[in-house]
Amino acid sequence: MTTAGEDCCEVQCIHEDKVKLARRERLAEDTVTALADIFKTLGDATRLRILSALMRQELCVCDLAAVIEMSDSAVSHQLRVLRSQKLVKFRREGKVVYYSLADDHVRTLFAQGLEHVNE
Amino acid sequence: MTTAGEDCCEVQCIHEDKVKLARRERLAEDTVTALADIFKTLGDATRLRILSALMRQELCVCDLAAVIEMSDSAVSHQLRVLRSQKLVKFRREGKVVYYSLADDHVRTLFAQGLEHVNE
DNA sequence: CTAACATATGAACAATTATTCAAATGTAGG
DNA sequence: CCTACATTTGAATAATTGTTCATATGTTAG
Repeated sequence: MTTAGEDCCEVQCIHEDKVKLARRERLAEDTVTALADIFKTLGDATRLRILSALMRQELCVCDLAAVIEMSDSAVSHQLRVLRSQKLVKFRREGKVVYYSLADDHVRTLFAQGLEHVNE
Repeated sequence: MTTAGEDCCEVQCIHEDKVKLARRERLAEDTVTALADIFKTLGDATRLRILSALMRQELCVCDLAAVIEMSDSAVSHQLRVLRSQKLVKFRREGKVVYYSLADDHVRTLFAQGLEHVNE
């Protein structure tokens, strides 16, 4: 019956040795947060549809909106989130802004996720 | 100025050809949802801490709670989410339930995420 | 400068979700 | 059977988040 915040003195650990080992290997707070943010960003159907559409070619906001059948505004909002996590990059050409995948990690993560799903 | 729900007739697509191509390659609705669910599950600091602790060894609920310094209840709730996405598996030994990573996809996804973070 | 258009942004609302607390399982030992 | 303990569950609250609508940038053409 452990309660949050308690330290090891009062805790009824079943396996103190294992716990100590695991504690020593904990990830830094920042790392965990950053990692969670990446996955959180990938954890939305709209954003995945956007990324999926960008797999083959770069697309502008208007095109993306047409492909996934959502408003330009909604797409733009989500692109901002994707940008903030460096999952997409963009280039401007006149009035038009073209988005594309930021790097190959995105492809790999996407592919790995699909593999997990298809079993 | 596209609005949600419109079909291609009224939409002002900049590049009709690209849009048609991208539309043909869209993922199935179910696939996108399943993929989003996996990433959503990975997109939480508490759950990542749990998975990280399970990287080296199996641990029971009580131990996990001690490692990540949260209540047994909170951990149990999150383990249920991880189980529902088949990211962890468990075995019972008397009163104690031991959790471990479900398969190597979890490790790979985790590692890929870390790589993206560490740049 | 003005009009037209692509994109971005802000505020608001609805929906989802994580944690807590209390209580319920289920298991082992006396 | 009763107690102790590990884990699970349910309800409630608080916080986060996606979409919409209206409006604001910023760029190009006339």
